[in-house]
Amino acid sequence: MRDDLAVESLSALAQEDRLAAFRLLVKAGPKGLASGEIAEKLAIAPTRMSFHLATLERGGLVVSRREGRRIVYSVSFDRMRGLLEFLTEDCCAGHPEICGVSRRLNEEDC
Amino acid sequence: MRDDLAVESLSALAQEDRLAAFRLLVKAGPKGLASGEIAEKLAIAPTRMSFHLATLERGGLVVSRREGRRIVYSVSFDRMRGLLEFLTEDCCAGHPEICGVSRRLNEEDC
DNA sequence: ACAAGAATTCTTGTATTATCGAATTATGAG
DNA sequence: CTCATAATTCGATAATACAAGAATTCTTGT
Repeated sequence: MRDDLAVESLSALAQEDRLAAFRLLVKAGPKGLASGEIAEKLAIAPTRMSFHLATLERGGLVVSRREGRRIVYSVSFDRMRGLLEFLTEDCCAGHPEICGVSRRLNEEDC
Repeated sequence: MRDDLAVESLSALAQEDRLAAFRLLVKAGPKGLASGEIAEKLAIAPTRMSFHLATLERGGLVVSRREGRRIVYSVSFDRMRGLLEFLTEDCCAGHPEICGVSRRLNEEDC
């Protein structure tokens, strides 16, 4: 992943409401959630949620599709995995013994 | 990790210069690098580098110590691991089969 | 075609963050 | 003590992001 893409993804996640929305979408899985559903669950104005979801989409972390009159968002797991790998490389590079992320992940079998 | 801490860490990394500085610090390992060294390597004004390093430190991703007349920064691997686990939980929660980060990490034995 | 539902876009105001250079603090050398 | 070095802090300004509401687009049902 290129640096500028990573920066855009990171800054997309670096906001409370967007992080919360992203969480909901992760839990929802591939079937996703409509913009209005997310706004209601998080008690955020629909107009605000639109803005946040657009930011997440620019960051590549979610994708949208129209279903009838609703617009459904879902997580781009590929991109999220890419971001995690990017960060993990930076973290482990040269010092895998210090970071030890993989071991933790292995234990939890996440 | 609490949400607000994660947000602060993420927004600390969500900037090109800081991401580059963080990379250098990861490569440098526990012995770290002085503020001036980083500024020189990245061709960034010392005053700006100070600002960026302070931001990274507020985000908990690096720590600083004085060594003679230099101030040396090094990565907080604990915190970085914490951030990665936080993101991995969000990513995998409910859908480990889709994300598959751990498998990748396992293969690479990072 | 018309009305209502679901989202988004646009506009305006505010707040946070980035950038640059000058001034300031802390340290080591003579 | 005084000087030079290494960083940071402080000003001011510019750029970017956040927030709230009105107006607009797109879709479905009648």
